[in-house]
Amino acid sequence: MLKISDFSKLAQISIRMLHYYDQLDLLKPIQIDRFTGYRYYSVSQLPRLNRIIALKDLGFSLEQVSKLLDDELTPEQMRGMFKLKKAEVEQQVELEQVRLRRLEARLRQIEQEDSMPEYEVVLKRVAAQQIVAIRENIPSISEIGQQCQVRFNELFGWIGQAGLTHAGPPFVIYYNPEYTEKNLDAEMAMPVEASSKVKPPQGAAIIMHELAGSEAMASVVHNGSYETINLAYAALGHWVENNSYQISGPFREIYLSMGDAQDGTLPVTELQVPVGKA
Amino acid sequence: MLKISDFSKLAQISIRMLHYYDQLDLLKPIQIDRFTGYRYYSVSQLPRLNRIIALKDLGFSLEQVSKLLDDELTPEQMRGMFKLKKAEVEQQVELEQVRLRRLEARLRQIEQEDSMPEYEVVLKRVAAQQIVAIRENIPSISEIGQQCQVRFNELFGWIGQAGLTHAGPPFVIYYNPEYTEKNLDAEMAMPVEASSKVKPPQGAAIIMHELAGSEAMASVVHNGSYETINLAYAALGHWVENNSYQISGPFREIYLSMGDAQDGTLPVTELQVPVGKA
DNA sequence: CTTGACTCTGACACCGTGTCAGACTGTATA
DNA sequence: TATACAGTCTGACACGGTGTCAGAGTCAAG
Repeated sequence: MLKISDFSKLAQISIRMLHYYDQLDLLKPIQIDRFTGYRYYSVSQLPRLNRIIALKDLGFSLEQVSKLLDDELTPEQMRGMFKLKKAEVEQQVELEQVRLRRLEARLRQIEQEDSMPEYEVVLKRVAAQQIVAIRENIPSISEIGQQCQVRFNELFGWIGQAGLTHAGPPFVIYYNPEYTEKNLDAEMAMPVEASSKVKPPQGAAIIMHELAGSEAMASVVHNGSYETINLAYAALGHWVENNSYQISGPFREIYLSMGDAQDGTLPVTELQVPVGKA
Repeated sequence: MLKISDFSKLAQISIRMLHYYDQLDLLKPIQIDRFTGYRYYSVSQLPRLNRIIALKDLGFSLEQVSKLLDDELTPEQMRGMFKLKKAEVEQQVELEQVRLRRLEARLRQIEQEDSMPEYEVVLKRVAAQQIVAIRENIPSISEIGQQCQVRFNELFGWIGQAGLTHAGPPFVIYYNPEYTEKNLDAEMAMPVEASSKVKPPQGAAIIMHELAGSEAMASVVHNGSYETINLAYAALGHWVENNSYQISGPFREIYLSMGDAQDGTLPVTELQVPVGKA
């Protein structure tokens, strides 16, 4: 028969937790003074308490510990719980290791530049979307701006005519497998409501189709003139490399905002590229 | 200018979190409708939000993220925070890996025995303690019981005489480096209040000294007759091996309770052995 | 004007643990 | 025996990041 403080010292656990375990019916004192409410424990309860602590340290929640100590549990179920927990912990380890690698990459970058990097690359999922688009060859990179304006206007006009509603900012997909300044294979696209009944487009140039999504898309936002978009591309490239990914599809340039000369807001562009584990 | 739902979709973060970041002054909407309280965001806020998300994913708390985004932060401080976080994550990884190994060991054990193992081994810290003791050679293991009774009585008697207060259950330390049944080098000890002024013991046999603590002590509780204590030793040995530790000091047998023939309670004995990483 | 989709605020919940306040209780010393 | 101090009780709040709900108000399309 031990007072709670003695028992707590013996088992190296706080009195608070003994109260809590009592409350959860995990470990009840062998005796409670009827008048004072004082709890009394026995050394013979140590094995159970140690088991509780051990299971808890293994990563089980107290509720799970409670189940595991329940006599009703078949060995089969017990194995199941352990296997499940093992899988969880494995996943956790992996997650932390990825985090550690990213942290290290970031730290190297900080040491070089002596400040927070300019661009923030994030990994996101992108859902499949219905688009109307024009895909064509553009002879030179310098014509992109013009061509986009023209084509987006066309697309926008047609969307209106066809009674479709647009569902997001316009973007371009560059299908060239490598960087090039000539003969760009570009698809200028405009998302439309997925629910829109598929109406075959009229003109030869305009096509409408579903663009597949991607589970892992590296994304970076460029806030400023299009002239300096190459910085964003560079940041994206470095990130992919430094984080051991691999480019697994065409780049997208999403024109989130065109900017406004009036109120002096700059354009905002998002770059996306699907990636996979290297 | 985006409504909160659009911004939330763009950044792949819940509206709840945008509210929360607003509240924490991490990311305020560029505009809030004075009458309705509706929040409006701009795509140009995406970079900041992405940075918030990225830092959060790196394991920083929102408060730390807030500091990191604060312009007042010197590059020096920033590096410091990253290094610290890196150390934390490294430690976390290690902890999870240890947990994983223990989980695997436990799973193997379950698959063999098809039930929860009998003994629960836990790792604990043990503080240094002042003891009065008799160390002597005991010819045969069969005499241990007798000898302990005699010696503990002597010790207890002397403690009373000397005006000391005893501070825990009696125990024996076995100094033999290997298991043996003959010529046991045993120290029978009784903890006393550390604060007791050191009084030199009278008889030749009784000594009083401080017993060093241990940062890592593997411990197991045996609930039952002393006859079967070897099962507990075996469990302790297997645990040490299966968890890649190494025995780094002498075993202790702590007599938590002697049991009582009257009310039929069994003795409770704790085994401890200091361990280090193998 | 109605309807349905958005948005707002404020609250509660999760979980394991520390801590605090205020009331009792147990023990030891003056 | 009176008093002081140490131990214990209960109940509450806090942490942090996020989900969810209720109830009230708002927006946009028909």
